[in-house]
Amino acid sequence: MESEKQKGAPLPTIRRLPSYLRVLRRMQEQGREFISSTQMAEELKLEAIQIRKDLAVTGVEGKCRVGYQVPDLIDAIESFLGWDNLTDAFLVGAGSLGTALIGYQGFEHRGLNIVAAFDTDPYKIGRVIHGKDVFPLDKLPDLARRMHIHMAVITTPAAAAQAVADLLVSADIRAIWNFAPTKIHVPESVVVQNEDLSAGLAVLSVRLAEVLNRSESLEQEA
Amino acid sequence: MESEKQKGAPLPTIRRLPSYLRVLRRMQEQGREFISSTQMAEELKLEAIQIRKDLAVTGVEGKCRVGYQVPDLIDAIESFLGWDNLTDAFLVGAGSLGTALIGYQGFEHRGLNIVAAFDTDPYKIGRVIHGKDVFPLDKLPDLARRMHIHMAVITTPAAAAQAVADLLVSADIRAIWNFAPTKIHVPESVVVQNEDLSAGLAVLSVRLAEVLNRSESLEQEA
DNA sequence: TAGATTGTTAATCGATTAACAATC
DNA sequence: TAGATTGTTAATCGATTAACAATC
Repeated sequence: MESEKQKGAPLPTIRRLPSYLRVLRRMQEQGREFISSTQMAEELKLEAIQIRKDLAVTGVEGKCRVGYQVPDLIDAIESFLGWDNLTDAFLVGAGSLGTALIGYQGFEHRGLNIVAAFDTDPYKIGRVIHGKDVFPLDKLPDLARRMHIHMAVITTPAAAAQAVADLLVSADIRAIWNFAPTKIHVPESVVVQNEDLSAGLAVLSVRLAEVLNRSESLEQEA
Repeated sequence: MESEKQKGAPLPTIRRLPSYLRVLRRMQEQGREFISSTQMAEELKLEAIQIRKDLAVTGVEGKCRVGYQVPDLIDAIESFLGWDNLTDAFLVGAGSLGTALIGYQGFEHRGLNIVAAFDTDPYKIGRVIHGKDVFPLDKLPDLARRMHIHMAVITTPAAAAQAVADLLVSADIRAIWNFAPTKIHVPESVVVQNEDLSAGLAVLSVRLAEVLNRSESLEQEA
């Protein structure tokens, strides 16, 4: 079954699929009909064999000598990710990051539709951000049920995140995309994706120190 | 030597260190002197043994029966990540995401100091965002050299990112934190950290489909 | 002492990479 | 056909986890 296949897909594979989708969409705009794993590998600085392995989870088969049919592959990846249908979502925390995410056009092509924002700040409540209303947080459970929303984005400060998560769980939200810099605890039936920006910054910091050290020692040698 | 140790640290370990730091700082605020790997594991829903392995890269040693000394560990992680000194950085692309990052207070505790922003949009140039000037992009190379900046954040649209990266490389920038949803190509001597938000969204989408399927089949059984 | 904890060494697990047959 | 490409099967690599001795 398809659902089993999806469940079995390695996490790193799932994380790479959106980058394949970006390349494919660019190819489609250019009117390209086929693309090989070799060409995608070049573009993304990955190994061709890794791309073929990844694409295998979608079920599409490439053609020898020509590669994969671009529109087929786009459809297959979108369907695998569930991005062929928009999922409505609420956003909690209408600060600067929340505002940025509400305004991000790209989510339309990534299956996400932020329909409203919530905050506790009286100054923000009632405002309209990028066309979306900001409601008081305590209206969320009622609205979530009436609008059949089961996805939410948290862009609050860390201190507020757990209480917000609890409220979301009580409102039958099933998936939380958490940008607050803290780990939130939820029941097993709810999925959380923690987006920890400082993890990436940590990697960058360590690698910058490495290249700076390297060029310093080169200077000393010279 | 320390630099060798850092080079050898596994990437997943480096990515987890900031979350340890957050827990430790909260402990310090509460006046806690020691914390064990077991306690941190509970907090972060990780395995204690993994935390001990991770912390080993910083060189700190825990004490049997009590765990790690909180202030020591904070210092060690900060120093390992190079977060004990602020690195000045430029930000390119003063859109909504750029604005959010400029305003994010947390970078002060993560070794990053965004000192100025750059854009090509005449409407944005000359404005001040969260206290930081927005300069025309073509002034960047000159300013980077005069201010000895070697880190930059890209928050432009995908279409502009590669040209911006080329400009940054020509301005002797050595580390790039790229939020534009595209892979940028730079020489080996420059490090790039791509922050691909859609990767996280992909994982969330697939896992949401799984839990929804699961609850559906439970309903059918009932 | 007993028991909680650390840190090392070894085993397991999972992802990436390599080798290669099959295909057009 | 020759050659480029896919996709399978096996090997390698690296990270996580388990087992356990050492410590206080």
